[in-house]
Formats: sequence, structure tokens, C-alpha cells
Amino acid sequence: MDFSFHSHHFDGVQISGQESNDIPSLEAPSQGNGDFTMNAPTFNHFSLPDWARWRSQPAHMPPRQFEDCNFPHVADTETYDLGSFAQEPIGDPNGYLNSYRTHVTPAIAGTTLETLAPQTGDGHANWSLLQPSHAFKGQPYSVPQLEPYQPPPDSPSSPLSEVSSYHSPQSLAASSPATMNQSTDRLSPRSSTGDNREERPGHPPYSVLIYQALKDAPGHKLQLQSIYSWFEANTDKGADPNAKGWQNSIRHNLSMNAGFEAVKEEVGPGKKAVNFWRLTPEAIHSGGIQSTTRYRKLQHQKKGMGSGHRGPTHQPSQSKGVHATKVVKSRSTNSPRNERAEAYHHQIPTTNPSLGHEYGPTSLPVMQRYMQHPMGPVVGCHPMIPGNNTVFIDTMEPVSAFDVGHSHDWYAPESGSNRAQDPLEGPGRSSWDLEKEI
DNA sequence: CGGGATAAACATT
DNA sequence: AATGTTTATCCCG
Repeated sequence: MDFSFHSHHFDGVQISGQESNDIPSLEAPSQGNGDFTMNAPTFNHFSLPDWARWRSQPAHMPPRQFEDCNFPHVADTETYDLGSFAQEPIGDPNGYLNSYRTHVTPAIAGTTLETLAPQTGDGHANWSLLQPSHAFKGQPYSVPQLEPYQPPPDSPSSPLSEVSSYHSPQSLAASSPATMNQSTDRLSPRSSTGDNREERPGHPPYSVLIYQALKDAPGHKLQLQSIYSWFEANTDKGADPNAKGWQNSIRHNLSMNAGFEAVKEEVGPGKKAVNFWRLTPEAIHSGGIQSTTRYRKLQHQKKGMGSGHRGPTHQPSQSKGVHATKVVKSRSTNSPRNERAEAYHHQIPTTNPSLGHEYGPTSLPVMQRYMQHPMGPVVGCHPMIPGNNTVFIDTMEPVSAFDVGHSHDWYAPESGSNRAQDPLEGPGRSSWDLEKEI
């Protein structure tokens, strides 16, 4: 048996419980274990039940340890915390290439579900000590609440156990095959058919996991390889070195989910820029991401025909692949169909890429009302590269990276006006809506 | 059906 | 070859 996880209904899930208005940005505070209590008012407070819906089964998982890390193992009942936003990076020498390091999550015993607390430290000081939750590895995960905001730290940094050092995906794969054995339950190498439905209960969807990974990362951003590493370290997905499907899925989610955006950073004069995937400000603020499935909406309309046709299918689509790289994910076409003319965007200013990706109209369940926080500028810096300490400042203007046209539930800019800048979209509404009737 | 996972075609770098 | 983007399916609640 293998599993992978599968969970339904997660949209709206907010992984966090924060209510605060500010983002924990990199500067932070943190370290402490904040006890972030979630104050009730939070809209996104995620209550257990909600979260519970994700899992199909109650979970109980055997404790597992992983790789060389000695995780404090957490009792099954315990909840893992997703951790708070990481703050400072620590310099990771080559880190940025594979920067994700695993850290141990201190077990948070007894965390009540509802409060999912928070944990820890985030260390800014030690990225390596951050605790991530490897929580998804084999274990059921429990509510991941992220709380972006950190209350006053009260505890000094957590002592965390030592952490594993960082593993690059390759290294993980290569070096620790052994460790894997024990986990029988890791994700199974997907069968070719594609679905393994037996999945492990309890695992959040890729989008959430990715969110988690990014959330924990300095600057809330990671390179693709690092994300892979995170998965290997924290989930069962990467268990099989040979399996590549999960990576495809990760990429797919990164591309399709509006909560993630790619940003290019210059590394140095002659060198080529590096791409990072980062949480959009909205995602950070809201503490969660939305369903990745939004893209489907388009399809529907696009082919008017009923669905019947699915046969042979796969006709080469003309506009596949992609365009754009510089900017980061922009939804390129207004009309998903063919126009690819406008496919290219300009580069993304480092300041705020937000172009946006929006979700299909209406599809969002009502539940996802994300609140918008007036956030202040986000500033982050991550000295990951030795000679270059990159600093990024998000001047977050109220520009939203998301949903340009429909603001339904989740991002209701008070000032609705400023968002929009998607050149592609043009003022006002997004094309999606219009799209359909055409 | 909506939502998530996957596979895969195709584009860019 | 690694990344990214899109489509298309499958399957489950």
C-alpha cells in the first residue's frame, strides 16, 4: 500500500490562523515560540473540524523518523505545527540552490488542536533550526495553521534538536536510501495508472504542502529544488527517488495556484538570475492558499461541448507550454484559448510581481473569505548567496496579486482600485468572466 | 460536479 | 535536462 495523500476539500483552508495584520516578515520576531494563540476572531481560524475534513481518516500514524534526523517523535495525537513563518535565513552557502533544510519540529505535545500552535521558533537565527514539520511525512497532519503573525516571543529560541543538515534532493535520495525503508507508508511510487487512491489519510494537498514549505522558508521563497527537498524531508512524496510524478505535481501546483509566484532574482552581474517560488503577499496575509483547481474553470467554457468527448483526446494544444518566464506567473492569456500573443509579460519588478493569476470566477466556495490585511510593506532579506545578499522589498502596494477580477471572497481590496495591474488583464475585470460567453 | 492528483505535451532556458 | 505552463483524465465525496 502506498499512499499518497489525497484530500478533498481543502480549499479555503486556511492554513493559518492568523489574524493579524501583519506579516511576519522576515524580520522577525520570532523565534519564540509564540504561542500564538489564536484569537478567536480570526476569520481564518481553522478549526479542527474543518481541517479534519481533509483527512479521510483519523489518523494515527506511527511515529516515524526520518532520514537522519532524529525527530522527536510526536505522538500520534499530537499535532504538528506547521510552524510560523520563517524569518531569516541563515546564510546558507549554496543554499539557495538547495536551500531547504530540514529541521525538526519539536513536538508539540498536546497542542490543542484548535490552537495549533505555534511553535516555534522560527528562527531566524537559525534556519537550520527551524522547525518544519516533517509532519507530513507519514503522519497525518493536523491542522496546519500557520500563523503568520507572531506574538511576542516568549521563549527563547527553541532548543530544537539538532537538525539534519540540509539535504539536497539528490543527496537525500542518494544518501539515505536506507532510511526509507522503514517507511512503508511513504508515497507510493505511483503506479502508472495514476491514481493511487489509497492514500494516506491526512495529507494535505500539494498546494498546501508547498505553501507550508514556502512559509517556512526565508523570504517565503524557495527554489524549485528546495521545494523538492522539502517534500522529501517532510512528506512521503519524495520517498521514492525514482518517482518523478510528485515533482511534476509540485510544478503543476506552483504554476497553477495563485498563491505562488515565481520571482527572479539577480544574483550577480554576469550571472543569470535565479528563480524562486514565493508566496504571494496575499497568501501570506491570508495565511493560506486557495485551490489549485481554479484553472479548470476555463477549460469548461472553453470547450463548449459537453463533456462527452474525451476520447482520444489529447490533441496537441497549441498553446501549451509556456510563455513567460520573467515574470512570474502571470496568467497569460486573457483568453485561455489561443491568444498567446499577449503572452509575454514584462519582467517582474522585483518589487511586486503581482500579476495575477486569478481563480475562476465563482468557483470559490464561499468559505474562502480571505481577509485582507492592510499589510505594510514586506521586507525581507535573505542573504543566501554569499556575495550577494539579496534584499527584497515588497512594497506592497495594495496591488493584489490575485484575482484580479473577481474579488469575491477573498480579496476584497478595500481600495479596489489598485490592483489591477495585470497588463494582460486590463483594467477591471478579468477576462475570465467574459470569457465564457464568448 | 468540484476538487485534487497525475500524466503528459509543449515551451523556455 | 530542468523548469514552467497547460490540458486532459481519473476518481472521490
